[in-house]
Amino acid sequence: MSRSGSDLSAAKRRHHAAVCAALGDETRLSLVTTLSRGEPRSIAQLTGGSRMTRQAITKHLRVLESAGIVHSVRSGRESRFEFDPQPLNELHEYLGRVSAQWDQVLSRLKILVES
Amino acid sequence: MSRSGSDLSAAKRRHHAAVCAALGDETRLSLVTTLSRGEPRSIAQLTGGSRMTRQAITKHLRVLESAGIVHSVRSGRESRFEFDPQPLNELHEYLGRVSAQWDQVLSRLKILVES
DNA sequence: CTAATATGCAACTCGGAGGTTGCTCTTATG
DNA sequence: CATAAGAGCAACCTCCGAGTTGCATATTAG
Repeated sequence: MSRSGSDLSAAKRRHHAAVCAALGDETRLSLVTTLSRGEPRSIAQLTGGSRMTRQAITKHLRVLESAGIVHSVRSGRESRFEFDPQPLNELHEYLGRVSAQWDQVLSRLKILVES
Repeated sequence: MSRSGSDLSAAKRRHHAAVCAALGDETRLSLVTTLSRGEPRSIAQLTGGSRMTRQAITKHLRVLESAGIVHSVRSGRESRFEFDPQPLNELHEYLGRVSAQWDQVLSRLKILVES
């Protein structure tokens, strides 16, 4: 066992940071919410309603795909992007753990003050 | 594709994207987990155990502070940083909503398939 | 077949994020 | 007081992210 527990945490932290970084852009977050709300959509469809170029949207979609938040399926001459809930669920769970930890800190502090 | 009420959503989305962007860095996420686990710490304390310069850590802390994830209190010659749970709770709730939305999509799809 | 649609690929610009170094200021500490 | 510790400020550098333009490719429509 050359790996200690902190290495594992560091790996997870790196992963969560990557997912957060992918969500840390308004355009991408907008794409995610759109895709999480319905059926898979093509790049052209996702570009419509945005003032940006199709290439810009494509780049953002590739970033989301690299983070595992989304995946693309080529269908004829268009590639459909579909939402993938796994990474967001993991991040959701992680944030829940952080909140729980902080609540513990607060309760310990409260006990200290009351004693 | 301008939906009604999209301005409100857009503002919230911008906020969530900002919080995510602040968390989208391994160093900052590490700082957040450290601060969410215990008492306020000074910059020098937070720099210890990192291979980075104090100024680098300072910059990261300021980014977290701008996102409202953390706040600093000057105490003597050192400034203590303390965790602030609000933004992470909001993000947690937001991710929960996205997941719920996606589950609805899946259930609708299931009904379609079964009929 | 031909044209229009949908996408991919590559090069380019531009600004800002991440990080460092050097100096100054303030505050404990001896 | 003298000195060390903690922090702020500013300049600087490097590199990557975001966005664009231009062209090439594949697929559907007429």
